[in-house]
Amino acid sequence: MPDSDRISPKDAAYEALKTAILTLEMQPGADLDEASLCAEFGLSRTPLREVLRRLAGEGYVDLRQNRGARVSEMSHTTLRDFFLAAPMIYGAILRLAALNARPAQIEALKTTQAGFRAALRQGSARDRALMNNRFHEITGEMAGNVYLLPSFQRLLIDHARISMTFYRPRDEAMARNVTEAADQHDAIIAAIEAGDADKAAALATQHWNLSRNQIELFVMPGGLDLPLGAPPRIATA
Amino acid sequence: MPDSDRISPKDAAYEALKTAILTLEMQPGADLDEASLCAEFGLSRTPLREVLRRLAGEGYVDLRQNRGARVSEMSHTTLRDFFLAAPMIYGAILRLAALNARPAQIEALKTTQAGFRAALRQGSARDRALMNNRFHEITGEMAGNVYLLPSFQRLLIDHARISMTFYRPRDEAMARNVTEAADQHDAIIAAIEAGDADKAAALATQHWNLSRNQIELFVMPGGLDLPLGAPPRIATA
DNA sequence: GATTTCAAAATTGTATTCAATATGTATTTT
DNA sequence: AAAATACATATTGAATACAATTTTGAAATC
Repeated sequence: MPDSDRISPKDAAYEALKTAILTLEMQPGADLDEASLCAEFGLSRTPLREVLRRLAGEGYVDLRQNRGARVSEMSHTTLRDFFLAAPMIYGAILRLAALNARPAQIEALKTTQAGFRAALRQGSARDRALMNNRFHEITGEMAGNVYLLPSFQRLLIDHARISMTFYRPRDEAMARNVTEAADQHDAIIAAIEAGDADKAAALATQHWNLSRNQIELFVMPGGLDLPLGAPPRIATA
Repeated sequence: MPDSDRISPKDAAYEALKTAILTLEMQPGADLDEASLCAEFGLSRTPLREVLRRLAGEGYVDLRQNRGARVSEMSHTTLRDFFLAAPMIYGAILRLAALNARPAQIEALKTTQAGFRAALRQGSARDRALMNNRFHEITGEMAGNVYLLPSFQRLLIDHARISMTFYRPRDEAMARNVTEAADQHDAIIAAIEAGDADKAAALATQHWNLSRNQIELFVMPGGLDLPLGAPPRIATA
């Protein structure tokens, strides 16, 4: 095995932080302490700080002057921005993917989709979110437009984080939606393989509408059917 | 004047590199030597490397393992990608700008447009490109969608660099185009001030079509009206 | 004469040290 | 007792020192 294949501790830290953020193991707004991260990944502060700078550039963390780095926030306003931008960007990405996808990339997409299906059957929410993330990442690679990728990858970060909440189906409706998402992935693969750009773009819209529905199910649940409890006794100081 | 207003040598280096790249003073593909940049800006390698990492994240430079940083390349394939993505992204940005622009931002846009007009009358190509860049940056701030901004700012980098190449009027047709671009800016301001999202989006398309025409004039010039010269004598080894 | 090999120099990557800034606590003052 | 201030501690930012990698140039070989 050549040296270049062995991953450096720096890259290891980069990847570990990335997946930890994507899977909500590190929650939005969480403080990142340089010293403890150095100990965890076995490198000194200089390269670790460069990793944090890189993650900041890609939208995973926020840097603050003279203060610690933080996992990038997700507010309710970002959720609105998200669903405004996602269908357009992802529509464009899938359109270009259908036009430019290379055979090897299509194979990679199929493999990832198989992994996604497996994660739906027997994996954790974490596995599903990561597989789904990888699926979309590959479509971005297929499109291969350097100007669209930065926004697309930003969307994928929060898509994965939002997914973590709804790939844990709470009721039957949510479970159905997740299965439908997998079916849409298959349709997307077919459209890309056929080079059908219009079909691919249309599927993008459908896919994000489904995501929005899923979130509405999560934000506005059926309601708990339980009686009100007794009010608490006010403690007297 | 408070300390926070005084810019640090680090920020100074960041800004200087940024404008040098935007104005083609540093050409695409140019090597960036850490040592000489440190000497130039008066800081040590550690903070300078962080600046380079940041610039890399924003698309100004490319980093290569164990090799020097380079000003990000601009190939002919990027030009195609550019005009594919630009109308869509900029259409979305202007649409959102019309919906969300704040009065102070509109004032800033008008001031910048006045500066752009002044640069057209008596400024250098560099001044025009920087003013035009600032104009578009402000529209991005107005839109305020964190998911669209990364791609938009990527587009602005190469828009400025393309402008530096192509907005040096060689003939009357090119000069007319530049004037028309300024007029479009005024129309964009009016649409934003009126909150007319559809109008703003339509103007975005027009604006980028004009840019494409300008480049076509440059790439496919009228042709030189000169006779062919004599063939060279083949040198005998 | 062209190509390969080896070593020296230059350049990048990492660790450590030092300085500056922010935070938390305790003490003082009102 | 509450608030403010000063001090101690912890954490970030920058500079220097050290290690590893790449580039180069010269010598040797084909």
